Amino acid sequence: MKLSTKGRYAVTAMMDIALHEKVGPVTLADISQCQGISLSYLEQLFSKLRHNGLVKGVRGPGGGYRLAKAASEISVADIIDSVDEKLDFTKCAGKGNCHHGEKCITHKLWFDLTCDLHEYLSGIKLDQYVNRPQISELVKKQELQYGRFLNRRSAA
Amino acid sequence: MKLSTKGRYAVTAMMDIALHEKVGPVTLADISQCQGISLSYLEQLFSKLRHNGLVKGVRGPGGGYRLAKAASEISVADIIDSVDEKLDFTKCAGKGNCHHGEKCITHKLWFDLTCDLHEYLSGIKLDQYVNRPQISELVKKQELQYGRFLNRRSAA
DNA sequence: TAATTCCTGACTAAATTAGTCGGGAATTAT
DNA sequence: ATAATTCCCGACTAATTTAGTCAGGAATTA
Repeated sequence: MKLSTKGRYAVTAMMDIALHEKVGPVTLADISQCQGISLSYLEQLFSKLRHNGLVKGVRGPGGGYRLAKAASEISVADIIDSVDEKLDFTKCAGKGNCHHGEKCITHKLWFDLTCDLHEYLSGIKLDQYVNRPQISELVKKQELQYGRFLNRRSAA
Repeated sequence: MKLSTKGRYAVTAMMDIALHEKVGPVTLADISQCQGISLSYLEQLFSKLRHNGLVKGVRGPGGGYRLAKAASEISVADIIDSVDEKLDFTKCAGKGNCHHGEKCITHKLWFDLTCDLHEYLSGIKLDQYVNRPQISELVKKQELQYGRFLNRRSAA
């Protein structure tokens, strides 16, 4: 597994969308500007998130991305899996043929680690962090700072 | 954080040394051949492991590397920290200034994750995996396979 | 019809990982 | 002493991955 800024970007963007679920779809342009992530790079990541059934794209003016399921059903593991390919520490993809057809001396260690971490990250859902009291203040500041959603059609 | 083959190499090599602690120092040449890791690359990794106080080098014929402390006191976190630089998911190295001086909306998530994972990996010590009954058979096979330690001076 | 936004693929640049090379220094065995 | 062995060190290269760019097309709304 790898957990680089790629995974962080993806989780951050997903969180951003989850935080504005009630307002409507969030555009990648907004996320790009607000979070300081290249738009085209975001598009690549969202292509994967979309194909993995985590977000839905809405085209046209007023469009953007929204979550494809409830924030309580999207885990950090889902997101990282989607963009970082896989969350596996073993050399053999769990098959146990890592050392000339047999298990290498560290197979069990990586296998256990993979299971435990996956279970752990699967347990962290977006809504746990979205529904924190401390976060709404941060979000408001950011919106003012970037003038987000000023020309939204009706909602909010 | 990153967990690539680099960290896996390091942990595998450390495990190899731990498994042969009673026999004596293990040479990097042996590890290289047996585990299929480039010798020079191993030297780079062991330079870091040595500077982090995890192994001690013994020069000259019959030399090699041995653990600098008991296998029960060396955790997977120690090893990965040593070669992979750091095990930190936050963008801001924990400082909380990730979004224009303030905490970004995902700060807490990464911070919590870093703490939990570090705690988890710190809890896994080398000896837990060294002292497994299943492993001794694997080790014997590998030694036969590669003719390891055939011309050791006295020990064993 | 024009603006907006997602959507796609191919390309480039930067960073990291993995591996190579050449040489040295300490130790042991002869 | 000398030679063999092994750690030790730094600079270099190659491969892979990450991050970002670019150009265009498709769906939707105003």
